[in-house]
Amino acid sequence: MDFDVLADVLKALADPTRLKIISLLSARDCCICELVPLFRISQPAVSKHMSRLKAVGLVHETRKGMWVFYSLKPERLEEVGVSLAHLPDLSAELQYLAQQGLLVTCQ
Amino acid sequence: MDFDVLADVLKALADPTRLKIISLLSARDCCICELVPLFRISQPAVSKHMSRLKAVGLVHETRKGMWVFYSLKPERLEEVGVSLAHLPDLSAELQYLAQQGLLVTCQ
DNA sequence: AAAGTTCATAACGATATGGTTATAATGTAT
DNA sequence: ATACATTATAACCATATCGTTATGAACTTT
Repeated sequence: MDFDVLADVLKALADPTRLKIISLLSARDCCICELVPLFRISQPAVSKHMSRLKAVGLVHETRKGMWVFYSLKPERLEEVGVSLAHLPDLSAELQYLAQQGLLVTCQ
Repeated sequence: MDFDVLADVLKALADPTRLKIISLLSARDCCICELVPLFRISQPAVSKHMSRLKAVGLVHETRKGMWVFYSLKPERLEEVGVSLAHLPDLSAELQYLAQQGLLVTCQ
Protein backbone atom coordinates (compact mmCIF):
# COMPACT_ATOMS: atom_id res chain seq x y z
CA MET A 1 0.00 0.00 0.00
CA ASP A 2 1.41 3.41 -0.87
CA PHE A 3 1.60 6.16 1.74
CA ASP A 4 -1.64 7.91 0.74
CA VAL A 5 -3.82 4.81 0.67
CA LEU A 6 -2.32 3.51 3.89
CA ALA A 7 -2.96 6.88 5.55
CA ASP A 8 -6.61 6.72 4.45
CA VAL A 9 -7.09 3.24 5.85
CA LEU A 10 -5.36 4.24 9.09
CA LYS A 11 -7.63 7.28 9.37
CA ALA A 12 -10.61 4.97 9.08
CA LEU A 13 -9.17 2.83 11.87
CA ALA A 14 -8.12 5.74 14.08
CA ASP A 15 -11.32 6.09 16.08
CA PRO A 16 -12.28 4.20 19.26
CA THR A 17 -15.84 3.57 18.10
CA ARG A 18 -14.73 2.14 14.78
CA LEU A 19 -12.07 0.01 16.46
CA LYS A 20 -14.76 -1.44 18.74
CA ILE A 21 -16.98 -2.08 15.73
CA ILE A 22 -14.10 -3.93 14.07
CA SER A 23 -13.60 -6.02 17.19
CA LEU A 24 -17.31 -6.88 17.30
CA LEU A 25 -17.36 -7.78 13.61
CA SER A 26 -14.39 -10.08 14.15
CA ALA A 27 -16.67 -12.09 16.45
CA ARG A 28 -19.94 -11.86 14.50
CA ASP A 29 -21.48 -10.15 11.48
CA CYS A 30 -23.70 -7.32 12.71
CA CYS A 31 -26.33 -4.96 11.40
CA ILE A 32 -26.66 -1.31 12.35
CA CYS A 33 -29.61 -1.82 14.67
CA GLU A 34 -27.56 -4.25 16.74
CA LEU A 35 -24.66 -1.84 17.11
CA VAL A 36 -26.69 1.23 18.05
CA PRO A 37 -27.60 0.09 21.60
CA LEU A 38 -23.93 -0.72 22.31
CA PHE A 39 -22.71 2.81 21.62
CA ARG A 40 -24.07 6.03 23.03
CA ILE A 41 -24.48 7.54 19.61
CA SER A 42 -27.34 7.86 17.13
CA GLN A 43 -28.22 5.44 14.33
CA PRO A 44 -26.99 7.84 11.60
CA ALA A 45 -23.68 8.14 13.43
CA VAL A 46 -23.24 4.35 13.39
CA SER A 47 -24.29 4.29 9.74
CA LYS A 48 -21.63 6.85 8.84
CA HIS A 49 -18.96 4.88 10.70
CA MET A 50 -19.88 1.82 8.64
CA SER A 51 -19.74 3.77 5.35
CA ARG A 52 -16.30 4.98 6.30
CA LEU A 53 -15.06 1.46 7.04
CA LYS A 54 -16.64 0.22 3.81
CA ALA A 55 -15.02 3.03 1.78
CA VAL A 56 -11.53 1.78 2.63
CA GLY A 57 -12.37 -1.89 2.13
CA LEU A 58 -12.28 -2.94 5.78
CA VAL A 59 -15.89 -4.06 5.76
CA HIS A 60 -18.39 -5.62 3.39
CA GLU A 61 -22.18 -5.39 3.42
CA THR A 62 -24.95 -7.85 2.58
CA ARG A 63 -28.64 -7.01 2.48
CA LYS A 64 -30.88 -9.58 4.13
CA GLY A 65 -34.46 -8.36 3.82
CA MET A 66 -34.87 -5.34 6.00
CA TRP A 67 -31.37 -5.58 7.44
CA VAL A 68 -27.92 -4.80 6.15
CA PHE A 69 -25.33 -7.11 7.66
CA TYR A 70 -21.78 -5.89 7.86
CA SER A 71 -18.86 -8.27 7.92
CA LEU A 72 -15.17 -7.67 8.50
CA LYS A 73 -12.65 -8.23 5.71
CA PRO A 74 -9.80 -9.65 7.80
CA GLU A 75 -7.39 -9.74 4.81
CA ARG A 76 -7.67 -5.96 4.56
CA LEU A 77 -6.96 -5.49 8.25
CA GLU A 78 -3.98 -7.78 8.04
CA GLU A 79 -2.74 -5.85 5.02
CA VAL A 80 -2.53 -2.76 7.22
CA GLY A 81 -0.28 -4.54 9.72
CA VAL A 82 1.93 -5.82 6.94
CA SER A 83 2.14 -2.41 5.28
CA LEU A 84 3.10 -0.75 8.56
CA ALA A 85 5.85 -3.30 9.08
CA HIS A 86 7.12 -2.83 5.50
CA LEU A 87 6.68 0.81 4.58
CA PRO A 88 7.71 1.86 1.05
CA ASP A 89 11.44 2.44 0.90
CA LEU A 90 12.59 6.07 0.79
CA SER A 91 16.34 5.56 0.76
CA ALA A 92 16.41 7.33 -2.62
CA GLU A 93 15.35 10.51 -0.82
CA LEU A 94 18.20 10.11 1.65
CA GLN A 95 20.61 9.63 -1.26
CA TYR A 96 19.30 12.85 -2.75
CA LEU A 97 19.98 14.64 0.55
CA ALA A 98 23.50 13.19 0.64
CA GLN A 99 24.20 14.34 -2.94
CA GLN A 100 22.98 17.84 -2.09
CA GLY A 101 25.20 17.87 0.99
CA LEU A 102 22.14 18.35 3.18
CA LEU A 103 22.81 15.53 5.60
CA VAL A 104 24.02 16.67 8.98
CA THR A 105 27.15 14.86 10.07
CA CYS A 106 28.13 15.06 13.69
CA GLN A 107 29.91 12.25 15.49
CA MET B 1 -3.37 -1.29 23.98
CA ASP B 2 -6.93 -0.26 24.79
CA PHE B 3 -9.17 1.23 22.13
CA ASP B 4 -8.55 4.88 23.06
CA VAL B 5 -4.77 4.67 23.17
CA LEU B 6 -4.64 2.61 19.99
CA ALA B 7 -6.87 5.16 18.25
CA ASP B 8 -4.50 7.95 19.32
CA VAL B 9 -1.43 6.15 17.99
CA LEU B 10 -3.26 5.33 14.75
CA LYS B 11 -4.25 9.00 14.37
CA ALA B 12 -0.58 9.92 14.69
CA LEU B 13 0.23 7.41 11.95
CA ALA B 14 -2.69 8.33 9.69
CA ASP B 15 -0.97 11.02 7.66
CA PRO B 16 1.14 10.52 4.51
CA THR B 17 3.84 12.95 5.62
CA ARG B 18 4.23 11.28 9.01
CA LEU B 19 4.29 7.83 7.41
CA LYS B 20 7.11 8.98 5.13
CA ILE B 21 8.97 10.40 8.12
CA ILE B 22 8.61 7.04 9.87
CA SER B 23 9.96 5.27 6.80
CA LEU B 24 12.95 7.64 6.67
CA LEU B 25 13.64 7.23 10.37
CA SER B 26 13.62 3.47 9.93
CA ALA B 27 16.63 3.96 7.64
CA ARG B 28 18.45 6.71 9.55
CA ASP B 29 18.02 9.07 12.49
CA CYS B 30 17.19 12.53 11.16
CA CYS B 31 16.96 16.08 12.41
CA ILE B 32 14.30 18.59 11.36
CA CYS B 33 16.57 20.53 9.00
CA GLU B 34 17.22 17.34 7.01
CA LEU B 35 13.55 16.55 6.64
CA VAL B 36 12.40 20.03 5.60
CA PRO B 37 13.90 19.94 2.06
CA LEU B 38 12.25 16.53 1.42
CA PHE B 39 8.72 17.78 2.03
CA ARG B 40 7.06 20.80 0.51
CA ILE B 41 6.09 22.17 3.91
CA SER B 42 7.61 24.67 6.33
CA GLN B 43 10.01 23.93 9.19
CA PRO B 44 7.33 24.51 11.88
CA ALA B 45 5.05 22.04 10.09
CA VAL B 46 7.75 19.35 10.22
CA SER B 47 8.42 20.23 13.85
CA LYS B 48 4.75 19.75 14.74
CA HIS B 49 4.66 16.38 12.96
CA MET B 50 7.61 15.28 15.08
CA SER B 51 5.94 16.45 18.32
CA ARG B 52 2.89 14.48 17.39
CA LEU B 53 4.88 11.31 16.75
CA LYS B 54 6.80 11.85 19.98
CA ALA B 55 3.58 12.36 21.97
CA VAL B 56 2.41 8.83 21.18
CA GLY B 57 5.80 7.25 21.76
CA LEU B 58 6.62 6.43 18.14
CA VAL B 59 9.72 8.58 18.14
CA HIS B 60 12.47 9.64 20.51
CA GLU B 61 14.63 12.77 20.42
CA THR B 62 18.27 13.45 21.28
CA ARG B 63 19.92 16.87 21.30
CA LYS B 64 23.31 16.99 19.65
CA GLY B 65 24.60 20.52 19.84
CA MET B 66 22.45 22.68 17.65
CA TRP B 67 20.49 19.77 16.29
CA VAL B 68 17.74 17.56 17.61
CA PHE B 69 17.98 14.07 16.19
CA TYR B 70 14.83 12.02 16.02
CA SER B 71 14.89 8.24 16.04
CA LEU B 72 12.14 5.70 15.47
CA LYS B 73 11.01 3.46 18.32
CA PRO B 74 10.38 0.27 16.31
CA GLU B 75 8.92 -1.59 19.33
CA ARG B 76 6.13 0.97 19.48
CA LEU B 77 5.37 0.61 15.78
CA GLU B 78 5.32 -3.15 16.10
CA GLU B 79 3.00 -2.85 19.09
CA VAL B 80 0.47 -1.16 16.80
CA GLY B 81 0.50 -4.08 14.38
CA VAL B 82 0.12 -6.57 17.22
CA SER B 83 -2.72 -4.57 18.80
CA LEU B 84 -4.56 -4.37 15.49
CA ALA B 85 -4.26 -8.12 15.07
CA HIS B 86 -5.47 -8.76 18.65
CA LEU B 87 -8.07 -6.13 19.47
CA PRO B 88 -9.58 -6.22 22.98
CA ASP B 89 -12.36 -8.78 23.15
CA LEU B 90 -15.92 -7.44 23.18
CA SER B 91 -17.85 -10.70 23.27
CA ALA B 92 -19.31 -9.58 26.62
CA GLU B 93 -21.13 -6.83 24.73
CA LEU B 94 -22.56 -9.36 22.30
CA GLN B 95 -23.71 -11.51 25.23
CA TYR B 96 -25.44 -8.45 26.63
CA LEU B 97 -27.22 -7.94 23.31
CA ALA B 98 -28.25 -11.60 23.28
CA GLN B 99 -29.64 -11.36 26.82
CA GLN B 100 -31.63 -8.27 25.88
CA GLY B 101 -33.00 -10.06 22.82
CA LEU B 102 -31.44 -7.40 20.61
CA LEU B 103 -29.61 -9.73 18.26
CA VAL B 104 -31.23 -10.06 14.86
CA THR B 105 -31.69 -13.68 13.89
CA CYS B 106 -32.42 -14.42 10.28
CA GLN B 107 -31.32 -17.66 8.62
C1' DA C 1 -52.65 0.63 0.36
C1' DA C 2 -50.99 1.89 4.83
C1' DA C 3 -48.15 1.59 8.65
C1' DG C 4 -43.87 0.06 10.70
C1' DT C 5 -38.83 -1.04 10.61
C1' DT C 6 -34.26 -0.42 9.08
C1' DC C 7 -30.75 2.14 7.01
C1' DA C 8 -28.87 6.22 4.35
C1' DT C 9 -28.54 11.04 3.33
C1' DA C 10 -28.80 16.10 4.17
C1' DA C 11 -27.86 20.06 6.76
C1' DC C 12 -25.85 21.86 10.54
C1' DG C 13 -22.40 22.82 14.64
C1' DA C 14 -18.28 22.17 17.68
C1' DT C 15 -13.78 20.61 17.70
C1' DA C 16 -9.52 18.63 15.54
C1' DT C 17 -6.17 18.73 11.92
C1' DG C 18 -2.55 20.44 8.98
C1' DG C 19 -0.81 24.14 6.93
C1' DT C 20 0.91 29.14 7.08
C1' DT C 21 3.84 33.40 8.97
C1' DA C 22 5.97 35.63 12.85
C1' DT C 23 8.64 35.20 16.80
C1' DA C 24 10.91 33.15 20.81
C1' DA C 25 14.28 29.89 22.74
C1' DT C 26 18.53 27.34 22.47
C1' DG C 27 23.09 26.56 21.09
C1' DT C 28 27.44 27.87 18.15
C1' DA C 29 30.76 30.74 16.24
C1' DT C 30 32.79 35.15 15.24
C1' DA D 1 28.56 40.76 22.88
C1' DT D 2 26.75 39.87 18.39
C1' DA D 3 25.33 37.31 14.70
C1' DC D 4 23.91 32.93 12.83
C1' DA D 5 21.68 28.27 12.68
C1' DT D 6 18.31 25.15 14.43
C1' DT D 7 14.11 24.07 16.65
C1' DA D 8 9.77 25.18 19.19
C1' DT D 9 5.75 27.95 20.08
C1' DA D 10 1.93 31.28 19.09
C1' DA D 11 -1.70 32.99 16.40
C1' DC D 12 -4.28 32.29 12.65
C1' DC D 13 -6.98 30.00 8.60
C1' DA D 14 -9.24 26.35 5.66
C1' DT D 15 -10.85 21.90 5.75
C1' DA D 16 -11.94 17.43 7.93
C1' DT D 17 -14.10 14.92 11.57
C1' DC D 18 -17.74 13.33 14.50
C1' DG D 19 -21.69 14.20 16.53
C1' DT D 20 -26.68 15.89 16.22
C1' DT D 21 -31.81 16.18 14.25
C1' DA D 22 -34.83 15.80 10.31
C1' DT D 23 -36.10 13.33 6.46
C1' DG D 24 -36.01 10.11 2.55
C1' DA D 25 -35.58 5.35 0.56
C1' DA D 26 -36.04 0.36 0.75
C1' DC D 27 -38.29 -3.43 2.44
C1' DT D 28 -42.05 -6.07 5.44
C1' DT D 29 -46.20 -6.79 7.45
C1' DT D 30 -50.90 -6.06 8.21
